Amino acid sequence: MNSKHVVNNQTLADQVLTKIQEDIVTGDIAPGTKISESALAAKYGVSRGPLREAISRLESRGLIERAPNVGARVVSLSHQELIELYQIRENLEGLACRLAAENMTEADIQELETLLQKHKQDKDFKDGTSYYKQQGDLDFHYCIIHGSKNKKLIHLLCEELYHLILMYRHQFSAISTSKLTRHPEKAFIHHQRIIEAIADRDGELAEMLMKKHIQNSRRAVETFFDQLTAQEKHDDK
Amino acid sequence: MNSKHVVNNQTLADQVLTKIQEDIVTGDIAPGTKISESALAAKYGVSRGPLREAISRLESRGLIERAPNVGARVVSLSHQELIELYQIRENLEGLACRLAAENMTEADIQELETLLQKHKQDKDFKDGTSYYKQQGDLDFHYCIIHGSKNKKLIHLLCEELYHLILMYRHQFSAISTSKLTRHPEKAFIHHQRIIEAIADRDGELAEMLMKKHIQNSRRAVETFFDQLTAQEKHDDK
DNA sequence: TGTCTGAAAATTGTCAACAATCCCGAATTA
DNA sequence: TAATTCGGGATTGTTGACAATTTTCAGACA
Repeated sequence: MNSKHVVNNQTLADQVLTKIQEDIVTGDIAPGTKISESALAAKYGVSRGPLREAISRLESRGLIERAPNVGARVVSLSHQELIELYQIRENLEGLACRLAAENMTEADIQELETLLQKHKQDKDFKDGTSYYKQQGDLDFHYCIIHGSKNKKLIHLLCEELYHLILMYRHQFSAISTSKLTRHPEKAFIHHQRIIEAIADRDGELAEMLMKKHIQNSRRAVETFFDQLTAQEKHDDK
Repeated sequence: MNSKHVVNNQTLADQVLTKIQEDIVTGDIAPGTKISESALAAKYGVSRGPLREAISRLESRGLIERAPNVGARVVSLSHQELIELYQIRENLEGLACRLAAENMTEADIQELETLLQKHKQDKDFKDGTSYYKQQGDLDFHYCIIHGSKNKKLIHLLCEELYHLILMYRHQFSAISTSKLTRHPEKAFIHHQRIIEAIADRDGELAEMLMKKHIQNSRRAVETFFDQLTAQEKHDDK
């Protein structure tokens, strides 16, 4: 008669899914870790049924890989695979941006501009590499993706690819936060240009700007990897 | 000691997944149908456990929609949603095609050309609208997608979007096979041009050609829908 | 020493019963 | 009559036990 008034109309599987996902994305459960059903079930206080369902959905989001009769492990993307992920994002978010230019309402665009203003202020004091910068970046992309009004596209980007990217950001931010966001002011200007294109209803330009914007991120990741492997080579000898 | 030598190393959930998926894609279970777990479990001779897992995976493939505590239904895409699906395909397969031009081995390309030759012959006798034409088209796209060597992209297109498209093809082929593939010879020429671009390692061109090729399909679907709604309007009065 | 075999242990897959929730229709009331 | 409440039935969510499979590890053998 007390604790249950914070009613969870969600199912148990949903709740445990959220928790495990968080643990994976934040790196609390490291990439490559074997997922033991009974262990996790005990840890989160549910039986194996809901847990298996959660695992199943995590698999569909690309955070976990499963082999029949063998078990599940947290994915550990290779460098190559992260690059491949970025390639997909480039195209898909490019498309989303073009559609956003076509389909966003004036109110939507207004909201987007407000968002950017808020980021500008955040940026003014917390200049540079902070967590807020990343979160702001995500908000921006998130907003445009939803502006496309293409339900399947929204689902693909926000549900199926988003978490993987997030996991990777966490993983690398542990190593080196600054190297991946070397030009935050540049990204900000990109965002501004993109909004302008959307406001002008210039879908073609908006698409291209978004593609280039993400291409930049990809390049940053690529050079980061290059340095990393060079470093390793140096360490070896 | 007899029947089990055709061993199924697959899990029960896998088998039932395959069957249900087939039934959905072929329209044997109509779009919008409510999925009753106990009914289906009885139908396929398994308990609700594996069946729920199968449903879960069908959900992740976009063939089924599920609401907590309420149940699952087979999706019934609106016209708009099918168009949205085509938009995504345009971009993603365009990307796949560019990557294929960059990453396919000579042997891969050879195989692709052989495939096209086979289709040419099939086409010679079974000219036009037949099922083989559609299957051939799918094989062609399938082959190029795999040629991209981008695992995530392959998964997205072949596992998550493919079945939806297939379901839709079946649905409309029941109504009108011919209207959607009005220019089979045109499609064949497109395929030829695409292979040439890939063989030339011209990724940019290959991407554009593939995009235009799928754009054609989308346009055909769009005009088909327009005719359909015009027809309905006519029927109403 | 290294490899192979096979049984025990651990893990995943499947099942049937139980609990919680939703849906639908009858009875009640305004 | 229309709206509302309240059960009963049906459906989904959850659980713990059991079956099937994989993994581990000790011992035999070359």
